[in-house]
Amino acid sequence: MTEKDELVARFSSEPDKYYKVELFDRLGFERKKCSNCWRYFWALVNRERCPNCESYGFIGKPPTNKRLDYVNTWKEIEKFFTKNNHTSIKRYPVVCRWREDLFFTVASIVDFQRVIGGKVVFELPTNPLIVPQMCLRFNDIENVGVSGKHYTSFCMIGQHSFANEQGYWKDRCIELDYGMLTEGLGINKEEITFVEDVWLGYGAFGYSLEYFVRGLELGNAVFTEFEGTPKNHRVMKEKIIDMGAGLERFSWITMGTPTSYDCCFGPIIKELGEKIGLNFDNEILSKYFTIMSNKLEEIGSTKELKTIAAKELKLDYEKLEKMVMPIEAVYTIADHTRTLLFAISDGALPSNVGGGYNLRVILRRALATLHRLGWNIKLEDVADMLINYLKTIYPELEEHRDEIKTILGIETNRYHESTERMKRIANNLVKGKKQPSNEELIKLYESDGITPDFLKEQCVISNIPPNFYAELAVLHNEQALQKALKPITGIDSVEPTKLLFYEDQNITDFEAKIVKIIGKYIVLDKTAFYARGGGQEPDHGMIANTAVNDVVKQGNVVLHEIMNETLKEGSIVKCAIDPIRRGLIMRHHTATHVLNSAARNALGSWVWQHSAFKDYDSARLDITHHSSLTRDDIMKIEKFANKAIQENLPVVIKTLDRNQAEQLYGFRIYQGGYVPNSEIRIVNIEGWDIEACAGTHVTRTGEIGMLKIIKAERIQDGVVRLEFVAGQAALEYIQKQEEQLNEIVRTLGSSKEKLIESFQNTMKDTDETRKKLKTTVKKFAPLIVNDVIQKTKHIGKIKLFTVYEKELDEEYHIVIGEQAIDIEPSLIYCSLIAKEQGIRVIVFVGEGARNNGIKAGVIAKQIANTIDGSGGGDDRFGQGGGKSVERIKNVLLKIEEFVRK
RNA sequence: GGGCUGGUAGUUCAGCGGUAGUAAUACUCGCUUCGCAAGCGAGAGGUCGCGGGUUCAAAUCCCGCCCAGUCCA
Repeated sequence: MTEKDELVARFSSEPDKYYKVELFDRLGFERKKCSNCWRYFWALVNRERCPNCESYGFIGKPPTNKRLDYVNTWKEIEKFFTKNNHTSIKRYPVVCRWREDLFFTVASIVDFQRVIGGKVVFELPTNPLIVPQMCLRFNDIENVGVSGKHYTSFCMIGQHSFANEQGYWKDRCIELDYGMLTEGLGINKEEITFVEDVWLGYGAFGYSLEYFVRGLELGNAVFTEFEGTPKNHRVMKEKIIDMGAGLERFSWITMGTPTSYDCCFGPIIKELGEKIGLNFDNEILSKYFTIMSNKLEEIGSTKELKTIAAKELKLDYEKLEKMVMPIEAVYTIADHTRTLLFAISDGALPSNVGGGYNLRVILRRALATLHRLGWNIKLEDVADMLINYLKTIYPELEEHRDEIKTILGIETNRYHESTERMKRIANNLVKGKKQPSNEELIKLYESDGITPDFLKEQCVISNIPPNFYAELAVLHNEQALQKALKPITGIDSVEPTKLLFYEDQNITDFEAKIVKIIGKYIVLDKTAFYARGGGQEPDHGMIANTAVNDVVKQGNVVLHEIMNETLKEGSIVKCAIDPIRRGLIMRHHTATHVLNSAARNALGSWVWQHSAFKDYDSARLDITHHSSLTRDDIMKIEKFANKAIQENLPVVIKTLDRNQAEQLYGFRIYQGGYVPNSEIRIVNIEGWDIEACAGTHVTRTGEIGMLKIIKAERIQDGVVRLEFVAGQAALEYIQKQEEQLNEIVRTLGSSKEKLIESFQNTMKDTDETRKKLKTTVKKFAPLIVNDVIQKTKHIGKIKLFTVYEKELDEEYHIVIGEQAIDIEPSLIYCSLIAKEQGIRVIVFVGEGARNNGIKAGVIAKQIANTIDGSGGGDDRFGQGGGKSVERIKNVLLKIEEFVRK
């Protein structure tokens, strides 16, 4: 039994305590056990089986008296709950910036979960509430468009309430959900079944009632009562209702269309169909998708189910597949585009790292589908249609319309470039005519993204190796171990250090009591030293005449690292931080905030802080951005940042309740990542930038003085690193640059005004001179060769030319030597060329001489050896070199000797 | 976050210690043609991504950096 099954059994053994709600008694819902599975369920009418063991009964004959499309379904639900005292709140971002364990928001309850000190905490901005929470899930991607009900993004209707005076617990919850189904959607009460279940969430769990209508699970009302794990838990202080229901399913049940896609994308499916020339009102297709929707749970595999469907419809499998594929494609494209819409709108970018990878995968899946079917449709256009439809629920999509389309455009281009590259590589493989080995296939996939399927399509390979993907999975099983920092022990009982800089940033000198000394670390009862954290480097300074070189924080305790160990616990000491260092770091920190907003304004709303680092002499800010920065981008960012500095904006810091801060300023405040406190410190550069931040800051932007970006590099796909300097550091940087420039000007003997011109001239001159030399040598080669032949020494039939060269290089001698042996086949051409370090040897042997058994390579080697070097080559041409310049005379004599032999 | 791959003529690539490739394509000129498409002939085109190191010698081997691509979590 799984942990979950065990828990269901436990709760089900006490139904009165856990599952029986007031409504069941009042209306006469009876508890039954499914004749097919072991589950218990509650219903008004006599049923043998639980709805999980039933197939759908609503397609073509919806059980509701209302027909509601996606948007109108939400409006109806919203109306019902607001009438019943709930506040309808705006959805939270799909990019889950408040939970480090999640890339994306996967359920509505995630909105209200915060992890503080390793414990999950539930917080509701108002109580009770409902939220149309867009959620992203990528685990069922294969079924999207095929199964009739799977999505990569869906809207979870979240109904949440604390069980307190304003809110309610399970009786009221089920009463409301029952009301929503009967009153809101007009479903007959006899149609509704509740199934006993449990839900194990992150750090908390509870029993739940899943509600079904005609076999379709509509929602799950979880009564989160316990925190911890099933083995080790306690009752929560504040129990919370976590009811999540799929809006897509609600709409579907009111419409009874063959798939939920048909009603949930509003007019988009039809519009797309018209563009392509597809007819969706086809009886066979309706029947087919009804089968798919109905039986997937039962059968499990879509392929198997398709075979069954083909049989039932009395159609050839291939023919059916061909008929169905374009329809599936339209559904898939609508789904994938919708997901991208929300993700990009919330600041995520498709890339090859992090959650961005999922986004790139679905984007390329959509593009590949369009390409495979030869449809001339742009994702930007699909996005437009979807935004037009969804903007009544989600007006923020309209706000980001242009940016979404920009990103889709860029990524579409990347995809096309990428596929072209893949084709080129495939073509080269075809030319090579050798079948790539298994290893080569894996390499192709991992480093170029070329799948065996693609290679088969391109006729590079005839079949895909059977265990290809399994072998790949094995390769990736090795998990990298995370290195955890060794914690400092012995501070568990120490009280949190009082942080003076939060009371008054200007405190530099203070007195404090030494609370504890652990090795080289000193703990004070209070401190003005800022410990390393949030990317900000620590303060340096003095504690009782000893230098503090590092300050770290563990939990709420600040540890000062010192060299001197004569200090005593319990004594009062005078402390002082280095105000100059503090000032420099502070400027860099505020400058980081200024720069972050400058980059966002200059580039686009997808820009977020990825990470940051602030030291006294420089700082860096990594931002999320889709491309490398151009010179113009950088200058624009600098201009914006310096404008904010020149405007001397006030920097206002205040501490707010987190919920209040989130509601007031939105999730943009989490630029530096999630803050695990119930109160957060908001740093507001008025009219420019608002972030949650624990660092030290200047009071007005003017104090930064100036900001200069010194480097911008793309450190990974989707992340650009900006290195910059501010204040004094900026001035020093610019002065240093100028010095270098002056040095160049001096070397060129030019002036600053004419620097570029004279540099270009110098470059051009070098280029031309090089070319001139080449042509000159070529032109005069016959004359020179003639001279060479004149100066040869006759040794029998053979002519020997030797030269020790100090002025010209080996390139010259290669040209001359080559021509010389062509004209005079009995020639041996030997040149020793003096280089800066050592000597180079070039030897050519003419055909006649070669016939006498003389080999250029051997001569070259011989010569080189005598000057402590080595060399080689073939019979005609040899080269080598050595270092011992002083043996040169010796060598020249030896050549003759050697040739004579 | 953890890997992998590539950077050589305008482009696509070959070469992988010993003079940069009669490479493909595009380009220039000539020939054939009324013209186009095409063909034939000739020519031009290169700081082998940047910086170090090893070596007599590095596009080639090693290290660092830059740029691009790609897989996995």
